Amino acid sequence: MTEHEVRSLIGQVEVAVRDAIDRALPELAGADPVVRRSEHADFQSNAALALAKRARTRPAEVAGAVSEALRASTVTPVAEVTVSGPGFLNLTLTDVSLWQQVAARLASPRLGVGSPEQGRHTVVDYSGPNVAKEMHVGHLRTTIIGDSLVRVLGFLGAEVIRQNHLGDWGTQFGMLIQYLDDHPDATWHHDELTEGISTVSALDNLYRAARAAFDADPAFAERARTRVVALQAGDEDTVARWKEIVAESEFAFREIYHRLGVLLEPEDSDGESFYNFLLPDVVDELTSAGIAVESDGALVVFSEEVTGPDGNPVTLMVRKKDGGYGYDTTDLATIRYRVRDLKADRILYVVDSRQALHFRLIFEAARRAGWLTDGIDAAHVAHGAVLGPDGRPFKTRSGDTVKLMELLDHAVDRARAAIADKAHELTDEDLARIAEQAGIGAVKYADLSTSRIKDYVFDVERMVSFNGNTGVYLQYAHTRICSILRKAAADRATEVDPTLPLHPAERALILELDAFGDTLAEVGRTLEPHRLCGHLYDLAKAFTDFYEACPVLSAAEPVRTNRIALCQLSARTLGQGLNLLGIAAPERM
RNA sequence: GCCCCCGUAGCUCAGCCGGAUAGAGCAAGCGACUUCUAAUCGCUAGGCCGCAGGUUCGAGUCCUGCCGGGGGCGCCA
Repeated sequence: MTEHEVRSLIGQVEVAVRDAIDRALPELAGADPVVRRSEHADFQSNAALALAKRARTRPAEVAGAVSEALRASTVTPVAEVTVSGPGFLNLTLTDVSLWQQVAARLASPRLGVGSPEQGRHTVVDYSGPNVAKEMHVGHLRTTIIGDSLVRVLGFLGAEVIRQNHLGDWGTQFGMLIQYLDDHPDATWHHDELTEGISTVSALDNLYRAARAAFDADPAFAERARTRVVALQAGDEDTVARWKEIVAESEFAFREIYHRLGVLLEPEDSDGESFYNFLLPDVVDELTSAGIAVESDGALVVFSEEVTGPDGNPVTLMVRKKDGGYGYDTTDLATIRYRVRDLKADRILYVVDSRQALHFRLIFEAARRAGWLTDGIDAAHVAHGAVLGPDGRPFKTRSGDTVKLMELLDHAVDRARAAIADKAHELTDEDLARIAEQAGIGAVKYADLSTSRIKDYVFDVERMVSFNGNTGVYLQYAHTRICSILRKAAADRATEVDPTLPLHPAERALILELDAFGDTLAEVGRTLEPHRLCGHLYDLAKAFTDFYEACPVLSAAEPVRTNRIALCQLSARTLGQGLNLLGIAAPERM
């Protein structure tokens, strides 16, 4: 238990049942109490069914003995124990214990959530856009999932180090720089562009033009190659121009991150160029350890675990025949740097699932090199693709990649249309702000609420339909609570009277509220934000049921005060949960 | 050839460490605004959980084998 932590009810019940098992069946002491939420009571324990065989008796008998021991204990929150079915223990808690949870969580600055990640140095590698290229739909998932994990792990006490592995190095820059030199009249700086054109889209256009020239004009291609050599040799003018391009791109990335509510800042960027100067040393280390070996003129690492189609080991390309380095080498350098210099004990790569084999090989090599040790958890946090309505990778009608900014604009447009329909005397300014929050939230929630490993179909209309398991449903639930609290003018701390009887809708709501911290811990463990989405959706539904069944403002005291406390805790929990997903929680919609 | 991921309602998806009658939303039908925001709620209808074995008191969940879909396997990143 860490500071401010409030042990969840299910945790308390686990302790109670475990204790009861210890006393009723000493020979089975320490057994898993198998406590779960239940449709038939607040919680149920399924331990008796599993334990019966070990105790060489019938499940009902075990259940009976455990329930007796449970009833004999006076310090548990359990009010009622019944045995049902083949040996399920149905457990109902005292109303007092539920109200006490509300009071305790309300009194905690962090809602009683523990810090199970405390002391961990966790690197999260995510987003990774390419300099001079527009961010597109392919960057959506890594950026959003990665950012949510950063937020959750940070809230759970981890020291999180964000790493944006920019694609800021490579032969393409020779091409681009040469093209800019050949066309000094090209406009691409953010302060000289006309409204509606971003730096990256300007650079993106120039890049396409440069590519076309490279393919069509051998003389240009030759000059571009010379430029690559100049860049790598550190030629002053070329490097200056390169830095200028990177800075302009970072300016544009910052705009999109800001709009998305993503925490990444320029100082989180350690791109390919950052690792470039480390590569020879990484290669030396792997070579002298005998891990990297020569093959067909190149330097490779043969896997000891995976074979390819020809039956030979799969390889990492450490140094190409021409002496150049690819991204295998760069990723070997990242893992060494993150262990040695960033002191990471957990390294998360939030990257498309198609890179699964690549990371398996990287981790294998890093273990053999002694960089990754048993105490360090390196994981490929794989995610699926975003698909179009046809079930193929999401493209525009003309077959181009979908630009992220345009995708967001479209979602916000749809959100604005829906809000304008129902708006309650909103100013234009409020409408614009809320449409932005709802539209962006809808896109992010749709991405986060599905299992990250699976592909999903991008369907704006469903995302902003504002019904069902959507971001806006959660935002709306939050605004309704805020509205009550505004009218109650309940800004000071509320004293909960724990002796009041619970309405069923209050009971269901409190059980959900109480599970928030355990859900977060689960997200920290599984790295699956959709579990938080599911929980918040259940919470919002439980609140809506409460909202329908239990009047707050018109209730007589002392019920009114307790219900206001429930509203306060609901608003804070929902608000915190949305914040950890990186989604705004407006007070009015 | 080998490896990885996926397969649950017409559609889009949940289903936690194996637990009681598999859940939401959309779409379809019916109903509820004098009420703290109806962007909501209630009801109806909809299922060989890809198939077949196995483990288990108990399998959508674990294991094996198939079938179907997607992805990956040396000088691109």
